[in-house]
Amino acid sequence: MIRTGTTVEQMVRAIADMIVTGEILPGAKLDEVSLAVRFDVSRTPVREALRELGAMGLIAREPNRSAVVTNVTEAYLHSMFEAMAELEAICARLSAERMTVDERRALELEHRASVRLVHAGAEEEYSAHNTEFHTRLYRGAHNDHVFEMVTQTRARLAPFRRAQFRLPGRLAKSYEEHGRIVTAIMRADAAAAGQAAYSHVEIVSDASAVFATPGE
Amino acid sequence: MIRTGTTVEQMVRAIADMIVTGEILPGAKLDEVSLAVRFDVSRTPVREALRELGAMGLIAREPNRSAVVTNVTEAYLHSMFEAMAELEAICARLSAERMTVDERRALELEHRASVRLVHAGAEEEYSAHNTEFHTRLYRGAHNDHVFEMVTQTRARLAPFRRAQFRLPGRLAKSYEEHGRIVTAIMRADAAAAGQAAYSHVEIVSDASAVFATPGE
DNA sequence: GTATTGCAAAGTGCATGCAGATTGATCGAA
DNA sequence: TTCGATCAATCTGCATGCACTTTGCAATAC
Repeated sequence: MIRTGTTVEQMVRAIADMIVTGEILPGAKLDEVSLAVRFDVSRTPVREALRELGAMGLIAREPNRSAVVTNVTEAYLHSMFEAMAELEAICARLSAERMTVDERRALELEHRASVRLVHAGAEEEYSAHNTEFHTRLYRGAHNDHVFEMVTQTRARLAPFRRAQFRLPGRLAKSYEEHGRIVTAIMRADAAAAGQAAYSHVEIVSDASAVFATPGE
Repeated sequence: MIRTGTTVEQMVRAIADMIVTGEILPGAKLDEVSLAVRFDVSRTPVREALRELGAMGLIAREPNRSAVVTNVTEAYLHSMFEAMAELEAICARLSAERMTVDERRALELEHRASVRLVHAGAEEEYSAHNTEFHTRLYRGAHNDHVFEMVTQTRARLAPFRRAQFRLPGRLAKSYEEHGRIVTAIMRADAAAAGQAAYSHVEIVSDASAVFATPGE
């Protein structure tokens, strides 16, 4: 747990982490007193943290009701995956145009190094690499607002694609798709990079569809 | 002032409105006690409202400091306009593909009717029409998450393009650009609609550049 | 047996109060 | 005159308490 910032900020990070990592499942109730006890604070900072998490879209709040970890409808989940694909495509396009030489090199190295994880079938480690890889794309776009949007969207999607690399053959496929994106970026081919990134997310979307909850 | 929801929600709307409409200017301090007095509530709901506004990006908060109406740097403002152009392009593309017959007809009618405002030079009214026009595009994309992102981004940009229609000839130009978007959508030409929407926002961005504040 | 009403337990919404941080002014020294 | 320190006023961060709302259960009526 990061020790910077105010109590509320720490709680926001902690709770967001628990949601994103699946420690708390979608649909779970978050009542204020329990959280207050758990974090050893009063209800006031808890309420502020919940308000912020609500604004982030990670939990849903209604008047006089406990906060509930967002359990998006299938339709909304689909819209998020589609938006994610569009955002990734934007990042890939802009990255192809704007990445510095160092950024390009680092992206390629990161990608090349990951082949080892694919062969080893190291799901956990590959997942970490995958996060890092995509973050490089987001940063490479050199657009702070796009970065914020794509980061937030990814956080909200996280609970729904946890097990994606457990699916057989997904690791190798992911690696191959990353390769296509990297190649396009190295050639500064924005259109190709965008398309590769778009279809990459589309495929992840299909792989995750299993975990969606039925519409309300 | 809308009378639904909790005290906090009403305050969030009220304060957000004041910021977006320019009643409170970027850089202005929002201290909790003044707001509490102004809305005749205690500081607790004020703090929650401020936290939410902070999450929305409309105000900046630092520990033990008063909240400040966001005064984005020129660089960040630029990134928001670029992101806005991308988002509008997405909406236009998807609208061209997905709008129902009724939605297309309504969009065209709305657009056609606005020519009257252009000739009359009715800046205020055209501004309202413009908002409505773009909202139709956002809805027409039939993607709730994209809708949320584009709506939030627009709200954050609002303070910086207030006077856009005051610039000479801007009304007619805007109408013409809208026309290009409408035509493309009526023909279900996604690529053309996207491009038209993208350049439309780009031009608004140029028109607004004057109002940006110098970087920090 | 089922439906409805009443009640109690639990939880949220907000007010108030206190402790700590920040800021600005004033006073003293160089 | 200017720089620095100290202190008071002000404001934020959080704890606590009270009122209202919701909810589950139980008792009673049908």
